[in-house]
Amino acid sequence: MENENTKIPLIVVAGPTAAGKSECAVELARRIGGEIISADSMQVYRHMDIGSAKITLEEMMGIPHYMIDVADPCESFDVARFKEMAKAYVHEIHARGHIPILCGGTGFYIQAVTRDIDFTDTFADPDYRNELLSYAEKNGADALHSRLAAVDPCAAEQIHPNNMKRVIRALEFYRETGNKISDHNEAEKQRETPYDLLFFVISEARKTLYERIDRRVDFMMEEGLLDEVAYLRAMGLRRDMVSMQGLGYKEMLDVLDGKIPYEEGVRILKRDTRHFAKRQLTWFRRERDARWIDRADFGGDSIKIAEYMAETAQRELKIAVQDPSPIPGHVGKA
RNA sequence: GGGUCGGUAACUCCAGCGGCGAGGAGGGCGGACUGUAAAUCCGUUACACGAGAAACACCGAAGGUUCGAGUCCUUCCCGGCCCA
Repeated sequence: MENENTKIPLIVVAGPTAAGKSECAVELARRIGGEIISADSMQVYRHMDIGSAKITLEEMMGIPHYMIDVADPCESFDVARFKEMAKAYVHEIHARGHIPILCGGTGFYIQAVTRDIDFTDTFADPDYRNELLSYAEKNGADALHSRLAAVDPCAAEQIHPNNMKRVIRALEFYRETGNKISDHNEAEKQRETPYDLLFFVISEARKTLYERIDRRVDFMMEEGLLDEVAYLRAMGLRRDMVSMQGLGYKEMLDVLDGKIPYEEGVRILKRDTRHFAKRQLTWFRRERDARWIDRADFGGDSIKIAEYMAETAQRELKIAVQDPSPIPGHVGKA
């Protein structure tokens, strides 16, 4: 019981893309004195606003947001960096007497923070990766997989030979640390959250979600996604960069390069975003502590969802709930 | 009315020299994920059967040729295009 009270509270607002997480999180923050840490692998990049559906200053309604615009699109960001920075913000916000809210759709990033996964003893080695990649190109994916089997049979069994990225990572891990990644993963899997955690997943019927995704993509196009990507392209960003693998960016790059017609690019973007949403849902289903919120149960009203989350936080985390003070000059949107 | 091209695993599009218990792609659905994660990868997609000398959903329909037909022939039905 004593321990329970010394834990830092952490509220997660997760969910598939276009489920309205950002708005809910802001409204929640206003009610409980929260500050928001974005958990989004694309919103960390500067200049990628429209395609990543980055929250605008106005939408933030005065609530501080972190982990947005913390990297240049030409650098490659990763979970390890995210976790380290986000964790620091969690502690900072708490020290300030506020409630940290982790909000986003990147399940892996969320879990890294939430379970305090340790990444410090490993790092990336581009040269070795390239070496392995060309080995695979020459001898086939199975040959590469065999190399892993020789060194870490357990990992080899878990990773499909075609999943080259993970095979390479496992091999790299072994080379860099002398340990098996399967052992490391097993150890990390045992971790319990160090936080007083409240994990929400906002979702809704698949069909509705898909319609919402289609509309969001149309909106992005109207907002000038193509121009945004053209600008990034002019900056010298290429398809093989991590940032340009984001949805909306790779497709529009193909349009700009004349590889596919505009309409086709939009169609593919919608389709791939639907696929993505499905993968997100799969991820969140594995989060045992997750509490699912169906938008339909709240009439699709983000305010009501936020009120519900605030009440739950009050009840379970003993967090004080206040009426959201009106923001001067700001008209709340319903 | 004439000509022509087409109708395939049933959501869609397409492969399929006479040996097919019919293949692929898309879409849908499910899953994995511990330093690229908006990435990467896997599975599944009529009903039944349940790995067997054993089960005929069987390629628009009905006949025919053949040891054997999705594949060839005839007629019919449906759709696209062209000519009247």
